[in-house]
Amino acid sequence: MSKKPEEYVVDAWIALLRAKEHALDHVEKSFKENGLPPFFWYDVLWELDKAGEKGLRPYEIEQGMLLPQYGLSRLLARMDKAGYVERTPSPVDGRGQQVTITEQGRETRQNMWEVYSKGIQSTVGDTFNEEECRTIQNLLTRLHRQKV
Amino acid sequence: MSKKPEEYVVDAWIALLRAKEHALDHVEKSFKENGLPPFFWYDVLWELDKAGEKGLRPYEIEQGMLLPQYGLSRLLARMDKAGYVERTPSPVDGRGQQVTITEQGRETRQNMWEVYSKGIQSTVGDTFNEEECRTIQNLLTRLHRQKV
DNA sequence: GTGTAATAGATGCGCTTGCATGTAGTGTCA
DNA sequence: TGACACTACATGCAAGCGCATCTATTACAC
Repeated sequence: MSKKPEEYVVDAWIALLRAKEHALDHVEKSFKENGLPPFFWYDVLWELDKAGEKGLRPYEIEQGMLLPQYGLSRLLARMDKAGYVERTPSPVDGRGQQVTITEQGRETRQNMWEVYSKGIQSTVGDTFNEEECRTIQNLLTRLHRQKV
Repeated sequence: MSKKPEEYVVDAWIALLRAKEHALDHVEKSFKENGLPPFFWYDVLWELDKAGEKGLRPYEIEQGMLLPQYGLSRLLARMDKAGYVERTPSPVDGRGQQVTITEQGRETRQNMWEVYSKGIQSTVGDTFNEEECRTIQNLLTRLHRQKV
């Protein structure tokens, strides 16, 4: 493994990079235009929304999220300040805290989804048919299923 | 257009995001481990290397690059400081400058490519066969060919 | 228990970024 | 040639980030 890549490999790589940049830029811009918080906030709010009243510990949110520990720590501080989440000391672990979403946080996530889903539809949805979507998903999922 | 996305659309979107993050993180990490500059530098060095002795104007580099004007301006300043590029006043436009790659810049680009190509191979190349690569390229290229 | 290692999370520092704006040179139209 | 818009690039400021490190607590070994 790890010989020099063939040209078609590089082409696929470039297509992947550009596609994601392009699509994500579009969504980020939409968020901004609508006065909504940046992209990463959505994922956190969504995790917390799913978790419900009991909330989550920061280290639980961190799993599967592509943020380093200190990044999440500061993100939560900002979200707290914005009134979207609440942080209370964990009852079971003196080092930790429970993070729960607030009503305002839930509303904001909903607002973000309105914009986000439009972005997904106008990029991916309006470009590919169902079969193509499934092909993309099947293929690309292989990339992050493995340890590289 | 722009109705709510179907589930398979969202799945494809998520796969796209994660795949790119995952693969790019891997490459960025490799650069760092090898004491090389970050990812974006590669693209700029590559453009300049291709351009040869006559170099490029910053606004020419900016085209097709996913950096804002001020981002490129400061990136070039850093690359200049690092000794990878030279900036001289443009002979034909008093407002502008010509940017050329230095020998050291060329070497660094080469070193980056050694690492970069291994990353591409070990993510995309070792995961997909030729047909799959072409499928990915054909599909994803549609995403940024269009105005969204 | 006591000492040591590991874990949860926060934070100081320096660098990078985004946003808005600044500066200087060019083009254009009368 | 002079006024005015436009383009090329730089930059001050505030916010964000990576890196290393810190504090507080828990877990584990003996």
